[in-house]
Amino acid sequence: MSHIILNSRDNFSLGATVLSGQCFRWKESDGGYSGVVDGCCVKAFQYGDSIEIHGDISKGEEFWKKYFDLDRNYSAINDEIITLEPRLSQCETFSRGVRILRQEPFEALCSFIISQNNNIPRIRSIISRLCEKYGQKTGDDFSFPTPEELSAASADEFTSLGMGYRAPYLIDAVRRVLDGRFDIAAAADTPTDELRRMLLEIHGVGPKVAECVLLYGFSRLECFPVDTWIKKAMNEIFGNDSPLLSSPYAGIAQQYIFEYIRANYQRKK
DNA sequence: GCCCAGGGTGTTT
DNA sequence: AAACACCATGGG
Repeated sequence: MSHIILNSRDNFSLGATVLSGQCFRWKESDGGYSGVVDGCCVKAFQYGDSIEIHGDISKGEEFWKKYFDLDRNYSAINDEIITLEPRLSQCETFSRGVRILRQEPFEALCSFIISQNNNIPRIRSIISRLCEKYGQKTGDDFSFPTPEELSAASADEFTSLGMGYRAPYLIDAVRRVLDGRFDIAAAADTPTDELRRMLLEIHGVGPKVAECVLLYGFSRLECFPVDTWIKKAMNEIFGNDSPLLSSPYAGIAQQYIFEYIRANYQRKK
């Protein structure tokens, strides 16, 4: 069989999900979307509720269902979000179909260290160069490098990829993963509060980056990263003391808010 | 040419 | 604890 077909539900939108600001390695590609996940280069298409995945599908159906979070009852979660915070009604409607991906933790950690005080097109291009230089060729793209593949890199090499002052931050993260001070394998079973403390020990990882790694790399859906866009939304839409913020699905709402405000915000004169 | 970006660190009040 | 300067780079 040359491809996998997955069934989705609750208005899943493949395009809205992979092009949202939570990941940096997917791009539009003649009617579908191409990307590299866990070293597998694939091209995905959506036809109604069916998702077709072509390319390196060696990881099997379950892996991709989990990656796209296709089994979760998003309709019920959306209802809960609106009940907790009715002012997000428009926002939820606008962003409906977006899912929180289960990304590879190491890739999420590196990506969001690079993301700080940076814009999304630049983040994408820096990560693309990082993969091309240190990753493995897969299909017509490159895998995200492993910690081992980054182990010999110098800060100067990272700087030459355009990372600027973040280069030594990435060096520290790679070192901590390699020497076990940040144990990714053990992290899956580590409680969120403790995992957050461990992340914050990494140089260049502050509150926002830590929340992103928890949410996108470790599927801790209650985590709520606050970046410049979310701050704008909190000022204009729902304040900073909403009951939503302590919801177990605050992170999902956060993604809706992020997509909505970024698409609709008008800079004031 | 300027403002800003999925912010964090180090220093000064 | 809160305010602030500074950080490297280039997209829009």
